[in-house]
Amino acid sequence: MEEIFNLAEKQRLIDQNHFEDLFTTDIRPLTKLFRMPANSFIIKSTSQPQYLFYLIKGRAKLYDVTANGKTMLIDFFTPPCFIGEMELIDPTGDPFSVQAIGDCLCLALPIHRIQKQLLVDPIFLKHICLYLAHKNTRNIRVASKNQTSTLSERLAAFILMTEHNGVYKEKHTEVSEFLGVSYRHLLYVLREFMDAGLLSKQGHRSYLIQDRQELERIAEGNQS
Amino acid sequence: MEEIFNLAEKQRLIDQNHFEDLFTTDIRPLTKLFRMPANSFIIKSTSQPQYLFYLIKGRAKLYDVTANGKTMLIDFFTPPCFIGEMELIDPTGDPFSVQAIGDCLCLALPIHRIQKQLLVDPIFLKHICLYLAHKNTRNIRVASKNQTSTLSERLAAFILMTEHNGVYKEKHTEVSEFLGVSYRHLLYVLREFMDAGLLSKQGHRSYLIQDRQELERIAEGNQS
DNA sequence: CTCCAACTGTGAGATTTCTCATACTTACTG
DNA sequence: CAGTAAGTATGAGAAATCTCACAGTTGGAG
Repeated sequence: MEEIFNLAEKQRLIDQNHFEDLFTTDIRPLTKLFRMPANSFIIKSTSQPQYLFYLIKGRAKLYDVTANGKTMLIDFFTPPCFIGEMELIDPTGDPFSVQAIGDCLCLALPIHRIQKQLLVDPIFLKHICLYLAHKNTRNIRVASKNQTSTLSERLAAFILMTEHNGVYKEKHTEVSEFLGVSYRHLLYVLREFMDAGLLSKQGHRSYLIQDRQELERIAEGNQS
Repeated sequence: MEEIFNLAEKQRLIDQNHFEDLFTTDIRPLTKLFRMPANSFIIKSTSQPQYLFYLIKGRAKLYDVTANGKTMLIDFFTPPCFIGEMELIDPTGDPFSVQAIGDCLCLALPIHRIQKQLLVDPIFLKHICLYLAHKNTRNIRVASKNQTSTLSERLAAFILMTEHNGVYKEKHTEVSEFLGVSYRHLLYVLREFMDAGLLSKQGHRSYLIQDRQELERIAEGNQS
């Protein structure tokens, strides 16, 4: 994680992402700009973060590490969004881990300097409430879908969600973690889709969608 | 759902639960007191709630109804806690269903009257943020435990969580819904616990814990 | 007191998912 | 360019979980 001291660039990014609109007071003087290299940790579950981040470029992923050491991919972050707001609001809880997927850019506010002020800022708090409520809704929907449906349904939905121009090319290792199934089983179902003519392999690690309509039907839960 | 017009009683409950402390302004004049009979719906997923509720007595459960009609028990509410705060903050989203388990008492504020005011009340917003953050953390932990561990682990943990004086007597139907497994499978694992000498049946629908230490070990993930 | 809906309980067979073992390929590091 | 870690790929057998079918029990509602 490396700070970028280009003031003009920082100001441009603040404006472009309407960062100021999230606060009552002027936070520009305290705002820093960071670049996180791919795969680096923005927040480590082992220590309280020093900053409240606002992701403006790149993707990141949220992990939970369960008591028995198993790691579990919980969610993806897509800009623009806060990172570390839970830790700001409740510094007593254990933080989660957030890892950059590709290179990321973040605006950042030093927690120790602005915590008191932000916790009484109604505009900021309202944004955080909305953000948390949405996140919560998403989590609940995803969790209940995970429990009530089989991998075929979830995978079909996931493929449709992440595909670009009819091409699906996510990393199997990440996907199996995210969908909470073993790598083996993911491959098995992917093979089923290919046998059923829904997908075809294209080159080494990308798949071509052959029957979008059927994929959609499966994702809806109308298992053939 | 039936309003209770006993002013003295209402005031007593407001004081006892420190309801006023959650707001900057005096909300007593607008506060109503409701009694919900067991099994009635406090919030129905089909229509926006009219009130922001604060549960002060009784237990309630949160359901999600998935697109394909499957129903899924997400969480339990224990007093004191807000109900309907997500719908207050984001009236555009689909509401969830909340059903009273036993008879419940709720303080309630009419949303159409206080929404604007509450959304700029820093004290209220801060409480909601904290509440949402905690809820979120809980949901994530539960969801990731659900995915990474087998029913034995989750059931062992659930038994220890809900037991009183060494006796476990939750309804199997509710539990299987909550843990997201079929009724059949729950019974199957329960039988395994009995065969392994961890539980014994006591009367018609209650179980006696025989080996708490082993249950704890299993709950931690140290599957024998 | 009777009846009915909801809950408890069990068997059998099918489906989903996991673990482990084993190769091959790719991408990066020195 | 060799070496290595990570990702891809597949088989086989086991474990977890589901569906369906069927019966007995219980706790109210009338």
